[in-house]
Amino acid sequence: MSEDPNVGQVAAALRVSIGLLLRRLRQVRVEGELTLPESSALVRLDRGGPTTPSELAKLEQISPQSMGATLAALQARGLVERRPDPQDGRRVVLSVTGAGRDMLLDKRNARAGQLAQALEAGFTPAELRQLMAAAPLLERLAQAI
Amino acid sequence: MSEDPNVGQVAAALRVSIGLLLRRLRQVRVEGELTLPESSALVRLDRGGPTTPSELAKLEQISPQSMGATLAALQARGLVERRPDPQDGRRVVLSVTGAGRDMLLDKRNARAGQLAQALEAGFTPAELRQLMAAAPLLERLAQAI
DNA sequence: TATTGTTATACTCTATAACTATA
DNA sequence: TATAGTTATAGAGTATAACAATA
Repeated sequence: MSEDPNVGQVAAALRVSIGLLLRRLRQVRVEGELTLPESSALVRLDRGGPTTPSELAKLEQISPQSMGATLAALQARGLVERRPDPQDGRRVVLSVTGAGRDMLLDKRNARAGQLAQALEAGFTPAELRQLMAAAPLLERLAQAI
Repeated sequence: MSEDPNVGQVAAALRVSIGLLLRRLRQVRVEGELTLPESSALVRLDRGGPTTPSELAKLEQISPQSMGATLAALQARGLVERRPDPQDGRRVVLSVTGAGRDMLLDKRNARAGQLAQALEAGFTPAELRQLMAAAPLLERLAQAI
């Protein structure tokens, strides 16, 4: 009767397409550029302002240990800096350095720009609207799992 | 009128939602279910019919060696079978077994999946149609990057 | 010589467990 | 006892390099 897709079909289709897209995004990694998790953490730190490793880990939905590794890499490249919280000796407060902010600008042009280029070249406005409408649904789905 | 989303917005939105969703899909690993690459390969093999490991690797945009590992896991679970190509002794032809098809088609199996469960619980039929429509677009995007 | 597939090895990203320091 | 962070280790998923078999 109705053409409502059954949830199994939708789930299967999404798994295939999401896997493909993520792999491509990771493969685009270039010498000297940030990795995907590094970029993600740096962007979030820049947007949200100084915060702690644990807080960043929660936002990115990964373990504090994993976030620690990512942050160590960012610090080693001088893109973030750490200082102890004066109120609480257990805490460390992270902030983006000037170099980090510069890198972010390059970064957006490099990766997001590449995605944007592919979208512009190969998709109609109607298709772009479809993708735009799907994005928040995907995000909601990620939080519902 | 011009509500056409600009490509930069779409790119940014997709990147965030895809990253989050992928992480959740990998984190929530359920006993007995397929991993993401396994599921992706099996779905594709079922859709496209019998083919070779190299061809599957190309479609999934990963190396033949990586696809080999995934296929070995699927074969070990009896979900795909391999036979030599009679015309070309170098080639191996893969096909989905009955068990593999059951895994893909069985509604109870599909419903038991983490993704499908979340879809069923939290999304309207209209939203499911939106997600279903977005899947091939995401796939095309992955190939266009 | 080129192609298909396999084996060996390593890197990235993530996890869990166990630890230290501070609250 | 609870929390923030670190260190150690492991596993999944991917890559490249080197190889064997076949064309």
